[in-house]
Amino acid sequence: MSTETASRHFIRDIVDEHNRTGRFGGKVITRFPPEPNGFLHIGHAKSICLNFGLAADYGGVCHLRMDDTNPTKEEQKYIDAIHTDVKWLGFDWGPHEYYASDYFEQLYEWAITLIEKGLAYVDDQNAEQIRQTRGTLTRPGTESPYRNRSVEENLGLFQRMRAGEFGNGEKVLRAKIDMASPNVNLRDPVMYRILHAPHPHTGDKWCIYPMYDYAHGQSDSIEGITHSICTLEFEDHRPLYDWFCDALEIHHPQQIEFARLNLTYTVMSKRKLLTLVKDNHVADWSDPRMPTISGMRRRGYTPAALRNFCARIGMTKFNSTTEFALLEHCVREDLNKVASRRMAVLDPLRVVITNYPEDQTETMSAVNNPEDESAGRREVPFSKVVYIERDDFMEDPPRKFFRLAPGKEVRLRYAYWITCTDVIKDDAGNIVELHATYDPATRGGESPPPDSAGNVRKVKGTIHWVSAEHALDAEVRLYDHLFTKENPDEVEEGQDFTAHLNPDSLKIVTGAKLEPSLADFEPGDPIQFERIGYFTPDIDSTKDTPIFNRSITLKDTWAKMQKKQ
RNA sequence: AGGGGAUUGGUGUAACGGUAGCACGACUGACUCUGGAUCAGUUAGUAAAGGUUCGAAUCCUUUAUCCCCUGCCA
Repeated sequence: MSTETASRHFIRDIVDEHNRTGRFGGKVITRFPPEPNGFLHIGHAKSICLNFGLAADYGGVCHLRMDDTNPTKEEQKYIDAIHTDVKWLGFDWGPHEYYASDYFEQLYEWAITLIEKGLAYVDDQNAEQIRQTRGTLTRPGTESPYRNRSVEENLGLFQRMRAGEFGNGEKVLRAKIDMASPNVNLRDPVMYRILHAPHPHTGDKWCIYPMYDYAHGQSDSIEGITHSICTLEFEDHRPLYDWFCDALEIHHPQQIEFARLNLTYTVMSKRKLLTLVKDNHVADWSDPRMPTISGMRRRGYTPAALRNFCARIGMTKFNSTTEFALLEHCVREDLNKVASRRMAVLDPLRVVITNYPEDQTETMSAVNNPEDESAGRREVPFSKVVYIERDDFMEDPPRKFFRLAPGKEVRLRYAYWITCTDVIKDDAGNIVELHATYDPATRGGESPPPDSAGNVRKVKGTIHWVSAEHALDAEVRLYDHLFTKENPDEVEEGQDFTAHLNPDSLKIVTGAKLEPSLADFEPGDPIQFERIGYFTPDIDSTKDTPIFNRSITLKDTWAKMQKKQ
């Protein structure tokens, strides 16, 4: 568990400083504030681990808050998915589930306060006019002709906005700050817009909705948040965040910004992920190739692996890109500890053991997890005909090939040592079957007793197998990176990020042969197919056709050696 | 001179004026009934230039490069 303990980082330094000076009375209250407009991804996991982790470490609490201020993009199904994913990741918000929309009434009243203070006004300009008068990055904006309406007029208009007297876009409420500010966010930002749209949580109660800048900080304030942690792009918004809290004279949390996670071979924005879903480049948000939490869950990644990954990537303000290999390392590290070992043959080649009695079946005792003795052992049926992996045989093997070849001896894991005697081919010259003999003295895979001179026969290779008579047929889905380029956004003129989608990101294998006990697992259960990789049953599995997703391959130094040549 | 932020091995990070460390990756080797795991080792870095200091990744100045900001998105 110590690996999951985050190391020191700048946010902890800030919190420590606050605690030292007593700014928040030693309290730490954080929040994870997703907008329910898409599924959570691994980048959100970084934020979730940070916010919940910080609260836990400092004896505080972390709230889950739906940042639901834009009903045109938000849906209940996303809210449900957020619940599932945060829980699955291992975090508990207890009673602290909130919705920005719960605060709409308070936000409205505070807007009136600002109008009364002369700090907000109703603007009749349309979106285009507001854009035109905002100025540019290098030139100041110009003030709206409606900027100096009386408090009474503003109050009346704002009340009528709420009452639904105006159409979408006819009027907005703006904060009166500074049209000449070098920070564009301070040039009279829009606080409320009119949106005649039903809201997943408030139904048709409202037709005016607060903008992020006006809703977020105020929601933080209402909840007594001490540290409002967000990503770098909000750095420019902090002065506005502070302005609202100061103007309203309400509890004032500290906004802190950190760099969002980037991963090689991956896109992370919800907009792009939505595109992948909508354009059917993937099956849905929880497609195992997606960097979503639900996709990774379906793929067989574990919560512990994701949490550990989040602890390892660090926390800085530097815009970096983490190698996918680090995530894979964390996944293998956890899966190695917890996965049940089983035997499965993906590309079967029949082997007939010619000197093994017809009709005989034995059961062989196999270790369930060499990393965890408490996982115990199981019995695996063995008989005259077995399947081995086609890759584990070569008719004309190179020097360092330790597997089966004509005249060569190899160990069938937990069973017997066999020697290949014949290669059977079809008319086209394809290998269809192997004949072999076994050595009864090697039962269980053990070395045979020493000969009269005291020499012990050795065997270098051990391969996996499945008894043909007892095998389960299955479909196996093999996944690879969704993109072929480390940075999918690096594209030629006129292309977009879909230009480098990997056509081989999903390979479906049918007719895989499984050890019978593989029928006993549920989606999410971590399994290692020995010598191949980590797998978990897919939710599409049926009694007749079990389906397994490959979570990740085992490291394969043999494949690496081959590749180099 | 628009504003804001950033820059340490291939990658991600630590070092808070005092020995540049850790992890991932890559590469060796040992061990192994998984060519897995494990173990041992190798590799490679403070963006640049000035300055302050006994001493600078850290402080100052200048430069370079990168990211964000002109939604009635968040």
